Amino acid sequence: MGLKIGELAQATGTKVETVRYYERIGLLPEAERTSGNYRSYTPAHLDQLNFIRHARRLGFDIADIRSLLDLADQPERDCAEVDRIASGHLQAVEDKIARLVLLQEELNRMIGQCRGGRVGNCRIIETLADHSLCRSDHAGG
Amino acid sequence: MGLKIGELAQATGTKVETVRYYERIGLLPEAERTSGNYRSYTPAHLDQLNFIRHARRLGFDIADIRSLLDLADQPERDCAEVDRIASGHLQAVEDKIARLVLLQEELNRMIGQCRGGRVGNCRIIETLADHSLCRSDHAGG
DNA sequence: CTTGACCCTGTAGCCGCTACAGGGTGCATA
DNA sequence: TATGCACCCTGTAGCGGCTACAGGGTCAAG
Repeated sequence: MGLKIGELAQATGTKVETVRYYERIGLLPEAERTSGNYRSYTPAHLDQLNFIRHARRLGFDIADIRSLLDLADQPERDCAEVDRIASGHLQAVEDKIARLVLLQEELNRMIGQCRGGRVGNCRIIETLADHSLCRSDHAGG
Repeated sequence: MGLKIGELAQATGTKVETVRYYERIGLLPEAERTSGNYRSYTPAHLDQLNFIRHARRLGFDIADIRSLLDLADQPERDCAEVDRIASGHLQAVEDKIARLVLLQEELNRMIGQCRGGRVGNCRIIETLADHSLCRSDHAGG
C-alpha cells in the first residue's frame, strides 16, 4: 500500500494542506483512495512532489513548474524550452535583487542620516515625506 | 475646492482604486464629499498620500506605514521607534537579498551545466528531480 | 469502548492591490 | 434639450501560494 498524505508530506517537507492544494490545482495527480477514503500515494507521486518542492524552493512559480513537469515527461524533446524557462526565472531573480539593492541603499542612507533626537527633525520621516530628498531612483514593485 | 480623486491619484502616481483602498483600510483619512458625492481632497491628503507612496516604494508594509504616520504626527517623540521600524525593514530587505542571491547562484549553476540536447539528459531537469545534485542550501521562502 | 492521531471536505483568510459590474455626475457640444 | 463622454460612486471578486480553521470520519492501540 502507498503512502498516506501525512507520510508523503513529511517525506518531502510539505504541509498536508499544501499537498491537497497541489492536487486541487492539478499540479500533483490525484491519488488512489483506500477503502476509508484516504489518499494513497505511489513512489511516482513522491518523485513528482520532490520535483515540485525543489522548483518552488528555487522560486519557480506554479505555471513554470507545470511547464517543467510537462517537459520532463517528454525526454526526447529539445531542452531549449527548459533552458528558456530557467533563464527567464533567473532573469526575474536578478531583477528582483537589483531592485532590492536599490532599496537597501536608500534605506541605509536614510537611517545613516538620523542622529537620534525627536521625530520632529528625524531625517527618516523627512525623507519619506519628500521624495526629492532621495537619491531618487528606487523603483516601484 | 479640493482635488478630485483622479487628480490626487495622478499627482501621486497612484491608481484611483488604490486611493479608495487606502481610505477603506484607514490608511488615508476620509475626504469630504461634494454635493455630487465626489471625494474632495486637501493638500494634507496629498502630503499624506505622497508619504504613503514613498514608503511603499521603499517596501514598507502597510502596518509599518501606519506606525510611521502615527509617529510623524507626534514630533516631540524620540525618533528611536522610527529608527527601529526602518532598521527592521532594512534587515528584512537584506535577508531577502541574501536568499535571492543563493537562488541566483544555484540557478546559474544549473543553467551552466546544460549543454543543450534532449530533455532526457538535461541537467536542469535532473537537478530539479534530485536535490542532492544541488550545492544544497538554497532556503525556502 | 474510548482515546487520540490521523484523515476527509469545504471555505475563508493572508497581502496589496487590481479589475470589473452596474450605476450616477458634470460639462461640452449638436 | 438631448446626447455623449469622461469621470465619479459602491460593492465584490480575483490574483499567488499557500495556511488555517470548522466540522466531521477512520483506524489502531490500550
